[in-house]
Amino acid sequence: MEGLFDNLLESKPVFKDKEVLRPSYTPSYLPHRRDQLNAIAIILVVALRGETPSNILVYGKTGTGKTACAKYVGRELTDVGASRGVPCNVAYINCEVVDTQYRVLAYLARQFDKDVPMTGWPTDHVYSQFIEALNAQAGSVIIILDELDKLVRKSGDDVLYNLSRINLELTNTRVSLIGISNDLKFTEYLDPRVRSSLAEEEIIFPPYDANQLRDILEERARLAFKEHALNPEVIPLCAALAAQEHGDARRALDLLRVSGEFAERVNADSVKEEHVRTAQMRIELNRVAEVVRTLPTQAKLVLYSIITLQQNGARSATTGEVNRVYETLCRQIELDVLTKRRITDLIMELDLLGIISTKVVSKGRYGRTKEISLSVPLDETFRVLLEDYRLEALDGTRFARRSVKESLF
DNA sequence: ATTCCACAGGAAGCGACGGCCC
DNA sequence: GGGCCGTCGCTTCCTGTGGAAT
Repeated sequence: MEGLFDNLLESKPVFKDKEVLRPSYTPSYLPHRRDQLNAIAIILVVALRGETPSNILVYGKTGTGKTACAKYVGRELTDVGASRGVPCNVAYINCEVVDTQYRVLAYLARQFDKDVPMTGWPTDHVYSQFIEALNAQAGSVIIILDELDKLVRKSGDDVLYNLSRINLELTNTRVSLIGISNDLKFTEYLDPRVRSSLAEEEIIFPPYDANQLRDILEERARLAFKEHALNPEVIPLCAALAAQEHGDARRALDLLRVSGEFAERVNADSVKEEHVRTAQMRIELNRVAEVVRTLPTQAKLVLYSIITLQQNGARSATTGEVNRVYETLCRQIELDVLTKRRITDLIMELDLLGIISTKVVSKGRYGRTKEISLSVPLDETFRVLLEDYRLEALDGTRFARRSVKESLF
């Protein structure tokens, strides 16, 4: 019987091991990062001699290898420590997800086998549980705080203050911190004492240029693809496209992987330029669609309002205009009307997600406002918005183009 | 030089919720 | 079940401000 999967299985795969191209994979060789790796290693090596390593702050844009390097050095340290009888524990926290003092402490305590609930305990209780867990350990503990700027922006620097003084309460163990941040300026928001303690050492990760990206891709492609599965122009193209996006290696690897998936899907025996082009387009579109789809209803309606104004021909809208359209639409579908202040925040969130871009401008006598413009494809986004049943009703009442103002006010 | 618009965006706090402890 | 605690989405109240108009 001709099975559903038979055809698909018969196609000649271009991949040898696709996992190598995923962001979760930590490579065993990191091209163009020898200086940074050495710098971190030199600081951490004292842990093996029973001393406390300095705290480190690592800066660099997304996809410059910060996380990979930190994890890599951490793993090496743990291994070498184990073989020399000096235990070194490394805890990794992504502060984008774990973004409050309570959650950080709870997460850490859990790493050391304490049972801590999601919420419910007073924070200082979680703190003392963590101390207790640490005192049961020996040797060094390295805590990697990834996306640290997100945590600080949201919850302030209390966590860092407590963590940076934690050694005072420990008897057997020594704790060192590695903070990782995209944002060079985030230490400005820190208490000076916290800043000086946290940034005893600073390491900068510059973005990769196209040539360096090519080396990285070639390195991984060797593991990921079968021989001759890549046309010669593919890697340079991926590298060049990603270099335009401020040298983001993650994007480059993603692009290469999706290109391969496309080639496989159309049963090509090798990856070609056209597959890369398709992949590039598809990645961006998928990203946007996914983000928009998972927006809360109110945020969707704000975005809908911005799009409505843009459909009307406005190059950019102001906060006030968006607000007025939003309120009208809101009443139309009987949604609770949120305050202007809240809308300001929702607009900011859309900006942060890269769906719109905003700029504060002063119109002198006529006030100060934000110019808001859509930075994603209008029609695609609009379609995704209409998938929401609560917004669906608005489609019928599509305002006559060119006359939104009159039909609304 | 001063005024003043139309907002930006900080601070505080509220109420609901989920979840702890006793 | 009652008293707390942390978190989230939101409101209320507020101070701050760039620059055209006066």
